[in-house]
Amino acid sequence: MSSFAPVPEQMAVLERAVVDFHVRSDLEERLEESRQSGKPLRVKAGFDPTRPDLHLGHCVLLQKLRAFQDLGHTAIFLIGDFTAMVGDPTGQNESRPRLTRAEVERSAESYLAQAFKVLDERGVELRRNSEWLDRLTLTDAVELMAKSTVSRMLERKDFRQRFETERAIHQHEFLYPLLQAYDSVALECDVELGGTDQLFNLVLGRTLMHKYGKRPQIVMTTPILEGTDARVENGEIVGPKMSKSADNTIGLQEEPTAMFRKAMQIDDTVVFRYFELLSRRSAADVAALRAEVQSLGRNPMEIKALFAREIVERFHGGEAAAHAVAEFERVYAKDAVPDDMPRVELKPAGGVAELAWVLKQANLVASTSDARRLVEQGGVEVDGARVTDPRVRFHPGSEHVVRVGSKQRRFARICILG
RNA sequence: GGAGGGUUGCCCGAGUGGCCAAAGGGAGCAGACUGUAAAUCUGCCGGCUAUGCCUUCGAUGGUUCGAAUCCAUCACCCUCCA
Repeated sequence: MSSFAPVPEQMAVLERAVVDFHVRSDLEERLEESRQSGKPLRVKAGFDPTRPDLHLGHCVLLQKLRAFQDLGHTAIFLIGDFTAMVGDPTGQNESRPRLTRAEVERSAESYLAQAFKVLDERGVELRRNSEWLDRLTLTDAVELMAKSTVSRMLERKDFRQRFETERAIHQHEFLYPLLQAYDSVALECDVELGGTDQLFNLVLGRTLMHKYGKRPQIVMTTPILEGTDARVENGEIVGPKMSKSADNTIGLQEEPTAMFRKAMQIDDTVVFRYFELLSRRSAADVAALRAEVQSLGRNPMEIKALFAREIVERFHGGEAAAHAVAEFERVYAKDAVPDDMPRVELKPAGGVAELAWVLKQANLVASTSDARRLVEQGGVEVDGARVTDPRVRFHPGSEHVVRVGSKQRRFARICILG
């Protein structure tokens, strides 16, 4: 039963937006074996539920997992509910705060719904590493730790740097890579996917599997997506990776209009990186688009719009995407008022409603002081006209459309009750 | 266990008795410009229905007319020695 595509075909799909295989020939060999035996490969990707939202950065990896699914293999979506409590030290220059089980649980729930926007829910093997890690005894842990060395750990750049600059490395942090590697032992994975920054942890999985008498997994690393604030300097993309803490994400469950807007605000050049890692267009297609901008002088804005639309469509459907495009046109290009804005009813004490106070009440600004500043700097419009006095008053019974800022452009319809 | 160094606003970092809501930089925000992006210039960047008031410099208590600055205790972090 050869329901699997020929290996070269499978490889062609799997190679896209992948940095490296360890080891490529092993993967080909194993794909061939699975083709012969009709047994799908077990492909694992782990996610620590440390924050409640997944974003496009996670999507790069999820897509790859999905690609395996589409080729007929088994995707293992591993929720690192135990390891999240340990805290992945990867790329950190200081110890991470460890999370409580309750915090982890909360995030884990919302992860699933989001991940299934990319994965095919039917074929997914959903696992949590607390299943086996909770049961490890101290004896097991000692045995596990005996299988690696401190010098090996210090090969890792982040650990080495911390060691050399005399910053703290807590003992449990050494445990993290071991536990992640142990997941692979427990799950008997054929392949593990991870971002390039995970290389050490992933490869340690190979080592550990070998020591536990299992067949070492193949490791595949995917590129790390830069955040929406990334820029290009001297032809290089610079900027932190997409992460919630850097506040430079496009979340998978964000509103269509917000998603579209954020995509449009990506740097002109950086958007090609997004295309390469996230678009369903072929590599040739993307290259052609790039050429159009570079040599034919096509407005990069149009290219960005293509990307923005594709993404919104994927997560919200065609209709929502069309609406998001139209709204963006109206609100940004034509400077109109959006058709869906929150309506806020206020009843001021003593009937006096000053603008700054109103903005605060309507949640359009962080504080009244913030409101005053924005107004004084000309960042606020009432009914289409700029107002620069934060103390102007609204009369009871009146209704106004208020706009704050230009980049984010927050709107609200304000009703002053009498 | 012994010795030393540290904890300042979103981050980095100056400040050793009043002129400190606290220099400087970064990030961020607003305006001009524009294409939505970038670059540039300008301004802002604790809170408060606000010409005033309130809360901030790890925590608590004290000295003083007056404390981020001095003293005491506590907490946390780092280093060296063992």
